[in-house]
Amino acid sequence: MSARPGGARARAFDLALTLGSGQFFRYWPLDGGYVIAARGKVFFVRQNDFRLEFSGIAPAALRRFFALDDRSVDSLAVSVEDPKLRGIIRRYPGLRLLRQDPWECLLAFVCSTFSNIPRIRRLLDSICRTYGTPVSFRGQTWYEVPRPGRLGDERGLRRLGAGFRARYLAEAARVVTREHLASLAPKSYAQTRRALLELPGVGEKVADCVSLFAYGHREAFPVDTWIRRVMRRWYCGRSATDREIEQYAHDHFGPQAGLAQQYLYVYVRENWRQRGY
DNA sequence: GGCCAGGTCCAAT
DNA sequence: ATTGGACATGGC
Repeated sequence: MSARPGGARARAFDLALTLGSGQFFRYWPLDGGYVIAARGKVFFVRQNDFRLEFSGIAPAALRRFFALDDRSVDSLAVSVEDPKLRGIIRRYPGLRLLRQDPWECLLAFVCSTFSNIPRIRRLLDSICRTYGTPVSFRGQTWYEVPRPGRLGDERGLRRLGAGFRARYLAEAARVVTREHLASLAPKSYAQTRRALLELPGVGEKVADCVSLFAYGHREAFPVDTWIRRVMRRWYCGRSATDREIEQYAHDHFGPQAGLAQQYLYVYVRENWRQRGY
């Protein structure tokens, strides 16, 4: 494996903020940067001001994963008049939506259901350590995300602490291939969402997360407990249903609703946190 | 110890 | 089409 160091410029990109924004879990701080396991690779990225140093990944793949050519932050700021959202965008410059591998993203967000971020990371790590391929990198051993066929059965997954998700994970891994998921890439948001909803353990929230974080469907607006909380308080009223929240997001945030969702998520997690994470 | 966690599924309206 | 409860486990 070649680990040739590279460099890239990334204006208005905040590596730490983006990695820590709850859309991705397989990263670890090291040497002032991060080791990242994604898109079937283990690689390193460090940000100094607007310069990105990296190794273990090709420049084109890096640009794709971090969506460095993406200008949608600007388009969101221009198109949304909402003063609260505009304020949040100003406060968190450099937040971006990643372009994750669909299978890796699906695995992560099936693990995420009815859980919390520290535990999601722990479960994913156990799964990858148990079923993934070990990789030596920067003097340590890391683990790639296992392909669907490499995942263990329900029993094995339950032993890793997956809980009721063990059955979802095992069955999803059985019915899905990376190729099948790749075949959804050219399809519309509606088609992709519908296909994802067929999978065990995938409801509307997870389907929207995968649509947004892997397939790049920016109109997807995942509604979790935090988004529900902030949308009800600020926009839709105490008793708003998820359907009403989605409708509001569609009408007011438009085709970039997903990025608006990510800003709102970061904001509420940092400002409404009741616990130490 | 009790409450909550980036929900989903299924049964009963 | 909507609603309520069960679900495994662990962090705080």
